[in-house]
Amino acid sequence: MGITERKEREKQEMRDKIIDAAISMFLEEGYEKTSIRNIAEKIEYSPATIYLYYKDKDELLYDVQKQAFGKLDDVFREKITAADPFERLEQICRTYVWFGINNPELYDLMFIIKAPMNAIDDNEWHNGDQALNALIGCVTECLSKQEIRFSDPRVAALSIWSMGHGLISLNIRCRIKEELIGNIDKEEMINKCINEYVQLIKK
Amino acid sequence: MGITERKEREKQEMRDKIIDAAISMFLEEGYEKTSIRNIAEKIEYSPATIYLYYKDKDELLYDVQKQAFGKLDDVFREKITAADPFERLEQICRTYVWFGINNPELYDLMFIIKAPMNAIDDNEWHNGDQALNALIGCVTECLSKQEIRFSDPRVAALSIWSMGHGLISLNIRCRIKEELIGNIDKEEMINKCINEYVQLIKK
DNA sequence: TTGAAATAATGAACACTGTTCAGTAAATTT
DNA sequence: AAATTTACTGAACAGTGTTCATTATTTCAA
Repeated sequence: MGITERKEREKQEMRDKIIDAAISMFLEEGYEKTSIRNIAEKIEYSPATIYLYYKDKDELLYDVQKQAFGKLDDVFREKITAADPFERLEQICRTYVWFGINNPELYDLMFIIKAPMNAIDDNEWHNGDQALNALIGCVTECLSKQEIRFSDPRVAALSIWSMGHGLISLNIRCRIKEELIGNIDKEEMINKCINEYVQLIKK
Repeated sequence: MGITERKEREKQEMRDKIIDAAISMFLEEGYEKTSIRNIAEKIEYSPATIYLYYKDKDELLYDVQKQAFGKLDDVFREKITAADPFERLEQICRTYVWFGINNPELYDLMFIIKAPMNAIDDNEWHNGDQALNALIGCVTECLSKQEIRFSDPRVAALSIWSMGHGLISLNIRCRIKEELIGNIDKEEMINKCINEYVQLIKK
């Protein structure tokens, strides 16, 4: 039954076509402009066609989010290289924040906007697993070597992540007033915060 | 000229009517359901009328945001009472996170969603000033008494704020997986993070 | 008091959005 | 070649923010 396989393949190709269009739209125009109608127009199909491949917009965005997390994983694989766990933890923090600041639209979809978290129930969201496990594994190692001032790996992981996420998302959403950062630029200020934080958690 | 004053008063009353409707809508239904049309229906006016009092939706939401910050200020005035600066800093952290967790829709408007930050240019956003100054004042005092492990008050303020914001916003946006927090509930986990953080920054 | 000017409010429209569904066109199977 | 399954779409529904010509009301001057 070669036809069934071809059909299957074509179905996947169409899904790829859709999320490729969606992702490039996301990167170029951001979330607001990425509408079903715009995606449909880009791939030269009717809007209704997209609903033959995705149940709704959230399900589609979930796949785009998966791609976004894939990009984060790529960056992590490239930059998180240190053998020493604390050194690696520092690399994780800096790389994570770097990624967020330099990919605001992707970060938005991954961690800030509501969509596509309505599409999935809590225990089936696996998009962030790889990066999260990297962090948890790292802090666990740090703890066993007594290199960080935390008692529990989960508390440590959530705390560190929250710190990074806070810096990124306040910046992306323009909630950091000029007064607060003084004359230096925002990225420099964020780096200072990371520097201080790394010193704080170091044992 | 009593008429001019009455007109002025009536104009303000109408604006109040609009944001009152908007704020109750925000609290009951959240950002998504708070549309110009719904607000108009609630106050029994035409949608177009709202545009006689507000330039656009963002300008309206800016006023709602102002009210939300007012509520935060109220809570701060009630809960931030300690004379000792470090004790007060701890109160600020706990109160801030408590407010965010218990007023997710308001917090959303204040710090997470894009709107209404497009309505205002960077240097004219004064909605968060009071709370921010409370934080900056407090860390400055902590620093002068050498009670926290920071060197710069601005870095300290942004760091502490980011930590709190990270915890709240990751929670509100359902990005914290069950695995990460184990068997305890999320609020307890968040409290543990604050506890550890307070210890971290304590000198 | 009456007519003119200024103010206030609205209905209807525009250009969007996500989504559904009946109907058509194409491919596959019988 | 006919019947059936699959793929696709146009048009519609209900919603969004926003604008504007038109209408109703109020204020002011003669």
